[in-house]
Amino acid sequence: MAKELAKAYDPSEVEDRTYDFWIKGGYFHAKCEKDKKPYTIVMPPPNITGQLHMGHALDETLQDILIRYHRMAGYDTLWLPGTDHASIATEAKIVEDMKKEGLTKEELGREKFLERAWEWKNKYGGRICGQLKKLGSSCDWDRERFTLDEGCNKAVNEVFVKLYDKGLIYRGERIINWCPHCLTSISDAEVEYEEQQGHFWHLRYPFKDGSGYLELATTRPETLLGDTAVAVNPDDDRYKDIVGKTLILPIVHREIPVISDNYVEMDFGTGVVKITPAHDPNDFEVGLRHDLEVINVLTPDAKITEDYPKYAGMDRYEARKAIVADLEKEGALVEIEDYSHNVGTCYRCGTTVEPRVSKQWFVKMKPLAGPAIDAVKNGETRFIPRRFEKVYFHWLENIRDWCISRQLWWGHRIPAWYCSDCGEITVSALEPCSCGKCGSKNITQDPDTLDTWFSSALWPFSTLGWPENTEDFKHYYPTNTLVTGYDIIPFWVMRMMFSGIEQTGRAPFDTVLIHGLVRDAQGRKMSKSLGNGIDPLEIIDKYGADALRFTLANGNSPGNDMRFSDEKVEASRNFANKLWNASRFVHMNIDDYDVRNVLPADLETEDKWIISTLNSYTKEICENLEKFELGIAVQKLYDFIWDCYCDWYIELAKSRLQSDGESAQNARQVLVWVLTKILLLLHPFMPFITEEIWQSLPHEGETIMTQEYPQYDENLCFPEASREMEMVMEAIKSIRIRRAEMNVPPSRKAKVYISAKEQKPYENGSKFIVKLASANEVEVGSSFAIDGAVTIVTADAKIYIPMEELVDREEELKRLNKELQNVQKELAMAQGKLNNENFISKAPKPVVDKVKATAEKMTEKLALIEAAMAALK
RNA sequence: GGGAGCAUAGCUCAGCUGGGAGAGCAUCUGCCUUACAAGCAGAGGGUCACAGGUUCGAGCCCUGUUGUUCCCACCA
Repeated sequence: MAKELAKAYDPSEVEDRTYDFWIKGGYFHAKCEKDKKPYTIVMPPPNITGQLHMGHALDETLQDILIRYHRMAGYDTLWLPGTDHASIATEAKIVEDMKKEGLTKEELGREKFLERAWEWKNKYGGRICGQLKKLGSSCDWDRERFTLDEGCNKAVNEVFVKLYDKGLIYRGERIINWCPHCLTSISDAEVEYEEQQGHFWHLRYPFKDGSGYLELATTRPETLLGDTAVAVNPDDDRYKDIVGKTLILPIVHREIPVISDNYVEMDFGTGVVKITPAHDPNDFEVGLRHDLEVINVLTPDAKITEDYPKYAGMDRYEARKAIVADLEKEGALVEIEDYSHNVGTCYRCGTTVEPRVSKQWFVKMKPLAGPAIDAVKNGETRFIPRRFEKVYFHWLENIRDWCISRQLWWGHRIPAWYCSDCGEITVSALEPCSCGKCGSKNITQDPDTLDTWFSSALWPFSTLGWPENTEDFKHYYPTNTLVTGYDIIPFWVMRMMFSGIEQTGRAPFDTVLIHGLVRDAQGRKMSKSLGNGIDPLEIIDKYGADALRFTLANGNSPGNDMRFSDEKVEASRNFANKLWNASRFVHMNIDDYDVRNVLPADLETEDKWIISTLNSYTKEICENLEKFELGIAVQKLYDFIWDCYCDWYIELAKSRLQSDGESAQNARQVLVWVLTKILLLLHPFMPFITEEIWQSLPHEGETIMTQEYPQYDENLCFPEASREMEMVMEAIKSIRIRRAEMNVPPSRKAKVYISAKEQKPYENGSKFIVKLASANEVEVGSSFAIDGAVTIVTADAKIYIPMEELVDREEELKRLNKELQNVQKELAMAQGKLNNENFISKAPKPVVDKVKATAEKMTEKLALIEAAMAALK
């Protein structure tokens, strides 16, 4: 790497080169070192159909920060990457592609279709990984996995068979959510409800005996074709006498009974509900209880079946119109009311889902949910922030059986074979050659595949080689941290939990770090339909990956959404540039000398101050990293680098650097040493720039990635020197403030008199006051009598600057008076507390001491100000 | 209907287990002080949504109210 640093930081020049360097070095590869404590994250696998979006960028950045930190902190660190086959999304994509060529799935056939799908996967599936690399993700690409690869398939079959044998997987005819566009069943979690404007059609069904009508209302008149009963509440006195009577279903003219069921709410509408077991989940349940016929009136693509010739082939909405018109003709329509209600839609394509009765495979959830709840209740796994545990519990406590079969081809095929001779189902991890019961060879495999989430649920252990007891599995499982957004707790987190516990006996991770959504600058969700998505790759091109990562990490607190804006990235880019230029400054001063990257034996006050300050910041940064408060950690780092190192220490060091001798050499060493610590601390957040600079400085080792993360060190505490340095810094700041108030340009130098009880710190610091507070001379003494000077009072000193021509006595008095009032106020407050016996007795000692100290300081300051005012008069 | 989050400077947000409010951006002032104008030195600006309560002390804890966002449920 170049030792000479370019004038301004150019990430595009650095990033790809650095990533290649890391890859070639094999630094991301986990070596399964038994003597080290493992730290493992399995990456939430992005869909192969996906493009990197801001949500990924945030997720990956947080993981990479944790991974890089732990790697430097001495763990055997594994970050396992991979991709998800995303059955519905991918299949839809392939079908769409084929459509352009005028082909359908059925025409092509299963085998050819899968060939195509794999081709597509091989061509585009790696795209997202390339994009992850752009971010600097330090994952172990040697261990990259795919949810549909051979190993995962083996795990899937193993789990399916085990659950089936335990009776936890069963096949049954149930009402499930059906997407008429994707032509497959979907699980409850995959249904999204949205409020839609609709209508309420009030209808009347005549009694068979001609004794009048029963009025009811529906939002879906077309399902009337499948009505097999009308229900009322058993406690409803209005309808007590009609239960058991027979109605004539309008249009269809089928006879249907009036039944009573608790499901019906008496005070909603007329208290009468039409029951369509085939097309409504609640009605289905009612149908089971009353043994009603299930009449399916819709085809898979939601058209009316051939059984109703008049409407056959119409889609559900056309049919609705036609049926309403016919109802009106028959006099069965009473009125149409506007009505807004929630409608379930497919989370992939947005089509309104159709409840549909069909034979599907299910996972029995109750026995699996219990242990998964317990694992979080007993602390084996914790969520950060804790409040998401409630979401998790809520889902598991109210869970219904999971429909896992999908009428798709792209996915793990269900390992079940049906015997056409005896009808037995053979479930087996390996393909059987004959029926398990009768031995017949006439067996055919179930055509369906499994829900994508079935394989994702096994991800934390299938990727480590399970069901084999591999070295990786033994060493890295259970994993440590799962980083993911709160939106997929029900889809994924929950399912990994119960799968991990059921299959391995242990929860798959100890911590679930939940992050929020990245929204646009106006706070809207980024979405394709709004077109407000921001492409992370464009941001990287423009500002660099480090700037993007910094932006995503900075100020982001667990579980909270964040807004993304260019201004924020700009600020991050500026920060990177600041660090770059500080490094250039250091180079300017060390390149012509032989500078070792160690602390010198003799430290000056300012050295001790920066080292001590760095040390306490290091402590806080590490503590926050351990607590997963990455945003706070990076904020502290920012403050230290910009304010402490750049704005103060570099400035303080300048005068020494201009001299020649031991003191200058010591300053160089401290500059390099502190900068190196900064780079190490910052590396997890901004990996590229830190590596680039680190390489250019005196160092040992191949890469910053594997250096030891800085830790708090008791030997680096210099409280006394820090206190003295801060006294001088306060003097400098207050002189600057006064001068700025009076609009004195820096070029106008002035002598500064400092009177103080403790003079030594100011004597030692006078060179800094000269340099940083526009003084040409500093005199320190116990007291001065100077006429017509600007007077400044700090906590420890009184400062005079004779600039008579600029001093307006009136103004000075006014200003001092204002300050006097402030001090009096503060003093009064402190004394108020000290006079409060309750405070003295109940507040902790350090707090009381602090208030006492403040009171003393303020008393002294008050005297100083009064003296200054007297001198002016 | 149930649950959760948020409400802090003009804007975007920090503020971890309660000790008297911070950052970035924006605004204003003065600086090319040879690392950096993507910069430096300063300034202004907040009864921390509202009302109660607990406490010696509350932005932080409790109760309620209002506004806002989200999740779940689904009364046809």
